[in-house]
Amino acid sequence: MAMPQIDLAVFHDNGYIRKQCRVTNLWFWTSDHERETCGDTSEDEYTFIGSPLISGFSMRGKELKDAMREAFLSFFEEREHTRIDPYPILARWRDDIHLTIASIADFQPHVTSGMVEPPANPLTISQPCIRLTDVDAVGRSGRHLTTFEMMAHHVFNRPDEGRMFYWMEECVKYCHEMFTETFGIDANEITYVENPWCGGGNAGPAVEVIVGGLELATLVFMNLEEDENGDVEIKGDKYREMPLQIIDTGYGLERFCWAAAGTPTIYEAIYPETVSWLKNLAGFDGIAKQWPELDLDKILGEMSRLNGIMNIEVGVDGDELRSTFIAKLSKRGISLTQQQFIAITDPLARIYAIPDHLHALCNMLGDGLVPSNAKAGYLARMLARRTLRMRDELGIEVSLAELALHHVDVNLGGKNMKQTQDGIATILNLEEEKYVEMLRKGEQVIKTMLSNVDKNATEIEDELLFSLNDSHGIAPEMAISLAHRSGWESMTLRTGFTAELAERHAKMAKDAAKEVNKSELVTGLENLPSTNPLYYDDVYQFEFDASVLFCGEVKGDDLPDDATHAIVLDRTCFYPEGGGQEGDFGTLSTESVHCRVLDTRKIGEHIVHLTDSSLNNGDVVHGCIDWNRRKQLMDHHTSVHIVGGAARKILGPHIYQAGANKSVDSARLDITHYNRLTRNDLDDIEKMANQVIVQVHKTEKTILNRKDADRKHGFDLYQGGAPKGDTIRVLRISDHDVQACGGTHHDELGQIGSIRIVRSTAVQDGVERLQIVAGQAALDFARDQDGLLRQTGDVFGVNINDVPRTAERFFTEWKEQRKRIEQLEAEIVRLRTSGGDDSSFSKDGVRIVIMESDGGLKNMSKMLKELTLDESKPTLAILGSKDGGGKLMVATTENSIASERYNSVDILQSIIPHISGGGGGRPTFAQGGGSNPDGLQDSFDAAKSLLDI
RNA sequence: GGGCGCUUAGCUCAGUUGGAAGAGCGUCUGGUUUGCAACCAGAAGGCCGGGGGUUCAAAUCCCCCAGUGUCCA
Repeated sequence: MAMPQIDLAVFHDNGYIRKQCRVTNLWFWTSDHERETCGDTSEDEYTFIGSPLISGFSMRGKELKDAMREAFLSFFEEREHTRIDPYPILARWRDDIHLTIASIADFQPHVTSGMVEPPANPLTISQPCIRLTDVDAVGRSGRHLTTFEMMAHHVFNRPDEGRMFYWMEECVKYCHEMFTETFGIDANEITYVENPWCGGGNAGPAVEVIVGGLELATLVFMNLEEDENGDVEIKGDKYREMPLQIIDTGYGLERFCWAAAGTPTIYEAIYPETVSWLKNLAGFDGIAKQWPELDLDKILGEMSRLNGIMNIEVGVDGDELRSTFIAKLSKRGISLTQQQFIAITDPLARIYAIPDHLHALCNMLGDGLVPSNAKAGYLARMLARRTLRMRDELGIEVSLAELALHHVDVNLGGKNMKQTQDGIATILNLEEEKYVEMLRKGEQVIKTMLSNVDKNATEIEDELLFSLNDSHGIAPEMAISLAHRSGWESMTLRTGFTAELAERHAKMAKDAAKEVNKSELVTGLENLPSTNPLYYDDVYQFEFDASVLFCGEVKGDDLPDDATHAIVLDRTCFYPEGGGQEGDFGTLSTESVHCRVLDTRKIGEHIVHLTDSSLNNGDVVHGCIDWNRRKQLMDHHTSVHIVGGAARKILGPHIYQAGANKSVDSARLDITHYNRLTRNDLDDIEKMANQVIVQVHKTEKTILNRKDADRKHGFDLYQGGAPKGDTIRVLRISDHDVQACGGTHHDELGQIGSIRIVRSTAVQDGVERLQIVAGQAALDFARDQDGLLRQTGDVFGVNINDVPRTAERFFTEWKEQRKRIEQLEAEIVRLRTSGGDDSSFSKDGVRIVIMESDGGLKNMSKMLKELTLDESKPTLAILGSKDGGGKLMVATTENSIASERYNSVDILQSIIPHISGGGGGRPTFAQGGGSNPDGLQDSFDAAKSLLDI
């Protein structure tokens, strides 16, 4: 069965009829009985350019967005929807995406799966979103954005529980009413296109709402989930109905603004100040003045209308697109050369893209993101670098930080941001420094790479371009312009190269996507009741009685050495590995059996004890955990929270936990920060952490339902990662730190004793790893350090206070003496080579020296240099040593009769067999070694007879 | 998380097929010059990131580790 057709009373009541689109074959509803296309095709031009379709909104920019958003939200508020504040742009509550890409993303996965109640039902929201997939088209297409607000009304129906708020009929009715009444859109301009939606394992019927050739909204009726045995088939996959039926709508706020403004591009509707500011800075008016005969306004107007039907997407060939564009313009009576077209559109595309990129960037940084070379931080860096590149190409001399602060002021004024403006400026100044450094290095790399290439060459080898882009961050166009600057002026970029680069990346990503399935540790737990965890009720309880519900053999490579069985009890004190805290060890005993628990894990709702022997189902066991271990793990875990809070207070609001681990020996906490930490920073954090231990007596542990937790504490709660269930355990350490955490924590901070931050390392750019020891581990650490220092003092024979000074003295003396030895060796060389013994012969004006020497090749080569460097004394020198299996070196004075007469390599190779070796070199310098030092004299004799002396 | 690159003098970097560790800037000394990021001559300054391996021989080839950069997800 395919998706049934959508036939609603609201259509008929408003005089709509159902037709099939001549171009796309999709079915659509329209009140214009003459209409043959659905509105969103390559034949439907934008009708609103220069003649707005939405009336009553004469303002522009932020003011327009604010008014439009308010009109939308209050429309639904008046119709019994609850207005919800937007979620952060960084999707901290999810572990599958970095950025919020749609309003429904706020409620995935747990609300949409039915596990968690929505914050309100039905609700309305305007959610800022970032999508980077079309980043290349931004500015060029006139309509693409990386950042936008998705206005929405969402409904979560549960028909099987009798909770049905509304469905398709009412949804479309609201939409139509709002479009025609609130926004005054002519019903003839609105088409409703039936186009089923699917994604992420869900699907449902959907309607696209097209106005004036622009898709203003999508209404999705998500009521299906993927199921092999399902009876509905969409795009090749099978689906079945699901208990939760969701209305997921999306109205593009910026598109509403555009339709209301009727400007040539969407950017002029939402970022008018920035666009005109940048035009000024870039001297854009000067460009158009080159060709007084061109009517720029008319050209831009036609271009925008054309944009609506041109397929400007990622991966479309730029040259081809340009030619088509120029041809189409020419049909409309606008003749433009390729050169003119480029001269106008290239700078414009950049002027349009910059405010868009800044908007996304400021939103990301405002949420506390730190740029990095990996993960979410990389997305910010990429946007920053694109902006910088476009700025440079426009020849604008304003720093990135200034651009961003201007943007915050004009377009984000009043938005409540986590990061301060100073923080944003600091981060972006650092980014700009890194960008400049990258360019400087890139120029160096290009010079080295091209050093063997002719200055008149016209193309850089593909492999070099790939490597420049992937390893050095120099995009192909940038490589060409850097090559021009370095003297290769004829270089051009091969057509289609950029597309090939993208393809290559796509292929690499595909190859890397092969996933390895982790095999299950143990099977057969599905039908057991979930384990009752005792460690939350009393974290200090270390023994308990319970009954065995399951015992099975374990397999896998991720196991403790002696582990043979997995045991599940009805209840336990054993904490399973989770939240970075390692699992408990201990014992499970019956009267007859005594097993060691070697690790504890959590599988679904079951706590699994990994043991070295088996128990029987129904056995009553006495469990006892290794309390020293658990106490130490708790010391570390609670300390990590304290240190994280201290770091945030000292370093700034962008500090976020990027990972953590708590073992017995030490704990580590990864935090996001834009600079390397100094020992001073660490000392400050350590000091504050220890103050907290003294000043805060009790921790506060509460259990909240998810929607209350979100509302009360915000999303910073989820430092430890996205939680899974509806109930959230919250650990609060006074006003110092609040986090959702499933670990075991002290009730009293005094239990920890003390905290030391051992060191910090960089785990990636923008993420610092703090290594922490607390409690007994802190004492052990101090003792170990003392030990090392004492040992060192003993070696030097000095008091430990004198160790640094003594070490320094020894080191400088060692260096001085090493140098002295070298000088003395040189002196010996001079003495030995000055002749006077029986090693020197003279033959036809050439001095021949055959001599045994001490030391290795290094010493010998010095002697050779001394012997053969003087051109007034032509010399053939043969040196040998018994060092390491025997060495031989032969050299002649260059540019002399000695080098004309003798070939060092030939001589070496004819005499070296006596020491069973081989070697080679240049005609004036050869060296080799062997494995028979005793043959050295034979080599010398062979040389003498060869040379006839 | 995956791919690729880099690490050589205080700094910025060359170093070709494995065969005698280099340049520019800076520092120091001397000269010249009474104005500049001036000029000339000379000198000092190197565990070639660390550890293994291959080889007669490794800055150079292979493996591991560390640091750093970059692209993709």
